Amino acid sequence: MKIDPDSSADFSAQIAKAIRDAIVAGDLMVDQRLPSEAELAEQFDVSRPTVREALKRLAAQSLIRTQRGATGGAFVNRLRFEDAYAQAVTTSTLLLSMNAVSFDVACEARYALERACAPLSAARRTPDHLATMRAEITRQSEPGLSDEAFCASDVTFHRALVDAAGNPMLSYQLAGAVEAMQPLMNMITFTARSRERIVMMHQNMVATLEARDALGTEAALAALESYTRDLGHTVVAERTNRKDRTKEKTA
Amino acid sequence: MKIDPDSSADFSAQIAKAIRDAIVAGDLMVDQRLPSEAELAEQFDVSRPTVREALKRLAAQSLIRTQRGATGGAFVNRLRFEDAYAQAVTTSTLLLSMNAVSFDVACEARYALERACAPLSAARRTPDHLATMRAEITRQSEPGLSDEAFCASDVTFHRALVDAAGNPMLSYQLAGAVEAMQPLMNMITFTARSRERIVMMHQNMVATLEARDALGTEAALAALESYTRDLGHTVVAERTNRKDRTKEKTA
DNA sequence: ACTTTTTAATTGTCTGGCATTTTAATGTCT
DNA sequence: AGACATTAAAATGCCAGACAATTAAAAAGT
Repeated sequence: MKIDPDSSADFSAQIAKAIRDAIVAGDLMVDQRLPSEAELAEQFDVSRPTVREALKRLAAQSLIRTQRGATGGAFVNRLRFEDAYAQAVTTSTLLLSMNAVSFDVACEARYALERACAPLSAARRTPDHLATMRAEITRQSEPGLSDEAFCASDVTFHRALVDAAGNPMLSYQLAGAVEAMQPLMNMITFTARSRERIVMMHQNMVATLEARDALGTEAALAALESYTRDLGHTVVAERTNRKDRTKEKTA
Repeated sequence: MKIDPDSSADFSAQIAKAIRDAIVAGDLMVDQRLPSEAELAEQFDVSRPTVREALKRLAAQSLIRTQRGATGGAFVNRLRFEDAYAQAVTTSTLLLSMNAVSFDVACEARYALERACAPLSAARRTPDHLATMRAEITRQSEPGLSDEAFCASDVTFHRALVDAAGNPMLSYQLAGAVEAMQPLMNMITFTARSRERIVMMHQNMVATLEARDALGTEAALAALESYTRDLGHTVVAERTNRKDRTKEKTA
């Protein structure tokens, strides 16, 4: 592993890339200890702070972990689904908020993904999954529930639906998308939505899952998507009207 | 923004989290300049190297970029789909290689996701998408093509299928999964697979897309999944046989 | 008015050091 | 011999101060 002193990139970025490539290529195995910071500094012919910056970059991606003490050091981290999941949620959230992704586009992507696991969920759902979903439905029916709590319960419900597919890779890909987009959508629509109607749709989903009726689950998701999009349009239209009225006043 | 000196977490991790939270919450806008490293060091009451480690963590997630010079500094980065996409591919690749995800699980997830965009792709594909896919099919039919090139062309083909859905958020979510899993699957199956048969399936997909036949596209994808899984099982079975024979010899 | 030079601000890097944490070795007492 | 306390060593975490490199703006010169 070498770095190029003439490259325009920072040393720390180059060193991080070299180590990352070694991990991805399998040259560094899980739980294997990297050389100490002092040794890495000597190997790459840079100072210790520079090596540390490189290691922090890798730590930010959960590729390594560090331990202090005599037998401490930096170790290749076994990337867990939860770690990757947390990063995916942050990334998706920022992608949505920074790229002017329209409500329709986000909504479409979210439900397209969720429908993808409906057949698997219908086939493999366990009583546990159904129980989780029913518990969340009960919660969502409580009259005094705050909007935040309703939103959180909504996420848990859909997460259970995704997990029912019994495929961790699919859960990772989908849950990131769902969790990132759900709050955004709830934020937009919670002023106008009818909790009663959403709860009914959720109940319908659980019923179709229990009956292992994949098409029914897909239909229920499609209905929820349709309702959510209508809500979104209503909210957007109202905001536009408000703006227009404000303009008229100032004009 | 404050950090807790008694926390078990590193200062640099705490500072990175504080800034990251500010970005996610929208307190720091895109292209906004952060205070200089020296100012941040004073604000958080730590040294400059510690601040730098925090900034490198954020840079590793493409949340900020840095510029040198008089008007330089750290700026909130507009997270682009491509940046997020590259990270997703790395993460997915490591998740697959580090978590003993079975061939079946990976295969199932990949095709479930890809089928999710079939209806949208059928509805919105443009002549451009069809042309890209046909060009890749032509390439895949070349007799002297290396396995690596065939694999790369396969990725491009499926990427076009995903992009045809015309939803960047969906493309981001799917393309990461497809690109991470395709090479893995090709690696496993390329010894046994029939390029001719795969090309035929690809042609079928293009035809159904051109006809805007969503169900047909889904069926073609299901057929490809089925074939891929059979291949996977064959390869795994052969490997097991080889191992058994080796055991018999040594015994 | 245009070009060149200087200056200031900022990140990138290095040196050297101290503090803290953790394990292993050593010593001491029962 | 075994249990416990002490010490030593290794490693990361953190800091202070400095210099180099880069860049844009300000100043100076033509």
